[in-house]
Amino acid sequence: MQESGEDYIETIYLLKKRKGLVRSVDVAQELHFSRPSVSRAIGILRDSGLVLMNSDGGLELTEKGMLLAESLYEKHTTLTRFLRAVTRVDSSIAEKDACRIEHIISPSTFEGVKQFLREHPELHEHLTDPAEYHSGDRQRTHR
Amino acid sequence: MQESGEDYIETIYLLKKRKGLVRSVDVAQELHFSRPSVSRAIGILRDSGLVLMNSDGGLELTEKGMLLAESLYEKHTTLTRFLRAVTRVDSSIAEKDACRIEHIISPSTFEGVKQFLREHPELHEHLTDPAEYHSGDRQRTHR
DNA sequence: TCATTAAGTTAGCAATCGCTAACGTAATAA
DNA sequence: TTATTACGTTAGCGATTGCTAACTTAATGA
Repeated sequence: MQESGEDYIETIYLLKKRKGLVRSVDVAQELHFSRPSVSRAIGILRDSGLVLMNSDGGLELTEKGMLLAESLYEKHTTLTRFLRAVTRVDSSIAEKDACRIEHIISPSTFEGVKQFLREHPELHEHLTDPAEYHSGDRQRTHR
Repeated sequence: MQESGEDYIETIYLLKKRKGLVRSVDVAQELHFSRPSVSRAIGILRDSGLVLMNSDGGLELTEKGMLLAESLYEKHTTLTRFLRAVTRVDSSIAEKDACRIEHIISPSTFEGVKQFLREHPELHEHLTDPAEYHSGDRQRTHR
């Protein structure tokens, strides 16, 4: 499983949460990728047993895909909170960094991060809600 | 500049610090890459004005390459200290994670990390020295 | 009905970055 | 002196992952 695959899985999970029906074209818009790029990626994820596409083009995560997505989502939100708590950077920046780190952090380091947040609630309990996913992309006009 | 290029630059800097004369073959051994892979990479770094190779095969960082290497090295050591301080993971794990994160962390988040370490000396002043670079690779027999 | 649009797919290109095979050259050793 | 070894390089493979062009099919609408 490559990082790019994880991004696709996470995006499907996120859009599902946000709007319900998720098609390839929605993923393409969210990630600023072309439809063919998404089409191929979905094919690979389907072959890996992570995603299903039903007759109307709607994408569904399999149980395996859902487990992966939930784990990625937890990493994403936790790391965003952690970075904001520790570094006081803007939500959008913390979000962007978390989005990269979530793919490479080791399990034990991530456990340590969670433990740290539990032990230091004073560092983050007053923070406002994190930025929405990919909000930094909104102004972009092309890619 | 890609992540892989940064790894080469950092490795040259590190080996220079450790042994003095650095040739392509030393870089290959350190990174567990083949000699041709290193040869090509050095060619690219040379074209980018970051590295020079003198007649005996010795590699030198240009001023530009040295500045980049120093910035990467600072990120590497700082992030390793930070991860150890915050998560209490082994040096080798912190090192490995730092080695990935150093390529992707945003400048402002890194500034925040440094600020955090300054403000919380109690979290890390008692830690033992970090693991040596790439020490986790030592047991590996092939790649 | 017929044209347009939307969405997915196929085919094929390009960049990155690892690899092996094989070559040239210089130093080392028998 | 000749064979071996070390090291750099060239040529070319293959996976990943983005892209555009162009096709199919289904829905929309004049």
